[in-house]
Order: sequence, then C-alpha cells, then structure tokens
Amino acid sequence: MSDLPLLGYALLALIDQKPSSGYDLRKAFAETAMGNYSSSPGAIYPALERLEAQRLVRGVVSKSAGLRRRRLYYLTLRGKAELKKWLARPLEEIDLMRGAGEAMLRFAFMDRALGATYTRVFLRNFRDALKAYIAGLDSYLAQNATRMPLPGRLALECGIRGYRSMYDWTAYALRAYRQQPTKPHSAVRKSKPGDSR
Amino acid sequence: MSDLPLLGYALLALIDQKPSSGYDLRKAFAETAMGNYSSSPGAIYPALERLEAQRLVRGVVSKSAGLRRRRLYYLTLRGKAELKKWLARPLEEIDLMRGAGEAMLRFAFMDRALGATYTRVFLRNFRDALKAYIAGLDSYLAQNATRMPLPGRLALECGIRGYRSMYDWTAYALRAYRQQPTKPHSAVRKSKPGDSR
DNA sequence: TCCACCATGTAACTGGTTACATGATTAC
DNA sequence: GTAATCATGTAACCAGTTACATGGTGGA
Repeated sequence: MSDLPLLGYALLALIDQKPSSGYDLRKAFAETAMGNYSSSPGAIYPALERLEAQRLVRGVVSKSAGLRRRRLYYLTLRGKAELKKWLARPLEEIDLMRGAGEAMLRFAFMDRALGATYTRVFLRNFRDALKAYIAGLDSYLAQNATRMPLPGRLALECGIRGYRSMYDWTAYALRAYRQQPTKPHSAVRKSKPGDSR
Repeated sequence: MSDLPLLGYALLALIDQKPSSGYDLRKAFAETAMGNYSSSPGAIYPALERLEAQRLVRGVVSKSAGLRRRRLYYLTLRGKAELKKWLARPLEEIDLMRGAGEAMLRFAFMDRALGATYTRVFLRNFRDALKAYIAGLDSYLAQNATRMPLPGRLALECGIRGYRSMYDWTAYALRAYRQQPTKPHSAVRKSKPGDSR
C-alpha cells in the first residue's frame, strides 16, 4: 500500500484528533491557519471516500440531536497505523527541496500520535537536515553568484533566508519542547465511537 | 483568455529569455535552483503544445549543426503580451496565502521584461503586502495562542517567521536594486529567429 | 559494438478545481 | 416564509505523474 496524497494524511491526522464529518474537516481547513489545503467539497468528499475504500477510515451516519444527518468518520486501526507510519518516516533531503510543507504538517500532528520524545527527535533531525541543505545552497550560490543574473541570485537568496529562518525556528521549537514537561503521550487514547464531537 | 497554470508562465518567461527546445526547458528546471517545477517530459511537452495552441509560442524545427531535430520555441507577440500582463498584475493578499512562490517567480523574470524601475515598485508592493499579511497572522496568533495546542502554535510561528524573513529580504533586494544603476531596460531587445543558442 | 546522452513524445492514471445541485434545520 | 447556515454530494474539466517507447548521435 503506497503513499497517500498529502491531503489524505491531513485528513487522517484531523480525524485522529476528533472523529469528524466532511463538513467539520472543510471548516478545519478553511478557518484555522491550515490554509494550505483545499477545503472544497469536491476535494474533501472524494478523498474521504478513497480513504474509506482503503479501510483507513470508517464513516457512520449520526442522526444525533435533531441535526441533519452527518457522516462521522473514525480512524480504523489500519488508518491509525498508516498515520503513524507516515509520521515516523525518516526525513529525507527531498522533503525540504520544495518547501517543508509536508514536514511541518507532520510536526503539527506528531506530538499527539507519537509523543513528545519522538517529536524532539524529529525536530533535531529536521534541524540537521536543514543545516545540510542550507550548506548545499550556500555553496551553490558561492560558486554561481557572479554568473547569475541579479534577480535570479536574489530569488535564490530569498529561498536560503527562508530555510535559515526555519533552522532558527527548530531551535526555538526545541526550547519550547524542553520547557514543556514530557507528559505521558496521548497516543494511548483510543478514539471510540461514542465520544461524538 | 484566462489564466495559465504557473508552469505555463514559467515556460513563457524562460522562452522569452532565450528560444528553447523542450529539452532545454527540462534542463533549466532540473539543473538550476528552480527546483519547484516539474521537468518531466509528460509535463513540459504537453504544456508547450497547449501554449502553441493558444498561439503564445511558436515551435519551429531546427536541424542545425548535425544534431537531431529539435523543435525550438519562440514567443509570439501574444505570448510576450501575456507574459507582461502576468508580470504586471497587482499583487493580492491571496498571492501570499499559500507561500509566495508565484510572486517570486514573477520577480525573477520581471527585470528583463518590465525593467528595473517597475521591479523596484513591485518589491515595494511586495514588502507592504507582506507587512500587512504578517500583521494579520500576528494578531491571529495573539488571540488564539493560549487555546492552541503547542505544536499548532509552533507551526504557525514557523510560518510567520518565514514571512518575516521574506519581508527582510525585500529590504535587502531593494538595496541591491538601488546600488545597481538603472540601466535602460532590456525589454527592448526582441528575440528573433537566428540567435539560436 | 555498445553505452551514454540528446531529444521528443504518448498513454493511463490520479487527484484537485470550479460549479452546480439538493435538501434539512434554525433564526428572524 | 425566507434567508442563512448546516451538510453532502456530483460532473466536467484540467494538468501533472509515472512509465514507457523511440530513435539519433558521438565517443570508448
């Protein structure tokens, strides 16, 4: 069973936090600062169907409280496993090459599913990968700066600065995680049908 | 005639710099630090066909120099106009919401097609848009920080830091553009058949 | 001769976009 | 009653991905 599209993992992660309907998930994308994702019904509902076809989630209609019928999705054990597998993946250089969106998404949901200790390890790996990647970009720049046109050089420098700011952020995030006591991680909590909303 | 996909504009901009074959363009994406774009033949060749169908580029086979036949693409007047229209578009907040990739792409090719003076204006607009956008993110963070889970808050802060580094970069880029004398801009130069490679 | 690279293309699949359709419930 | 919002879905379209196919050319 191969990779899911990013949206699929984002959905798994959100459903892991709380069993949700398609509408809930759309709101989550539209309202929170997770702006990156689609939130259009034409993306969410088919994606949920695909996840269900792969038995990563299961949707059950809930007619509670006089509302219109909503189909609440729950993670299956397979789904939980798939989510963890994704979160626990080693961080490759390629995860940085087109921006660190996927890495950040993983970070955002990692604590809950894998615990603070693992998250700290991830942050350190992230920091090291960024350091290496920045070094590569720097040497590319040093070798080509003179023969590059000014706007191209500046655009590259903008990218490098962006990665540098992310590198600084990893240190900041690690500090925040050190201050925060390592509480027993919540991955133990199983979401069962019944704790609706 | 509506928007092209980003890849289309990237191709127009590269072809504007130098008439190129599909292979040249693939190399440009694969080798230079423009890593963001596809470079796969299944993306480039169909995209070129679409551009040609819209009469934005014209491909002519060139059998020069004993090499295998290559189809060199040139910008048409329509293509030149479309490129400029895209480059000259006002910068909206939405151009920042999912990362500034398109804005940076425009910047990278703007000088050549619209001149240094316009590029300076663009950079100032970019700076101001970033400032406003960062202010919005900051106030969102201030209002929600306490009720956000730690990883979510940190992820948002990472994003804010990234935009801030871009803001700093605009100042840096403007300085670079001020030092550089405003030479008569190269948009005058027309690429004609004959300066092949 | 054979390999590496130049160069172009095609086909099947995938998933996301926009736009539309539908209907239930709540608040005024 | 009617407007806003909750809630789910569908269809047509579009472009990008992977994988494959093909053949020319130059150098070992």
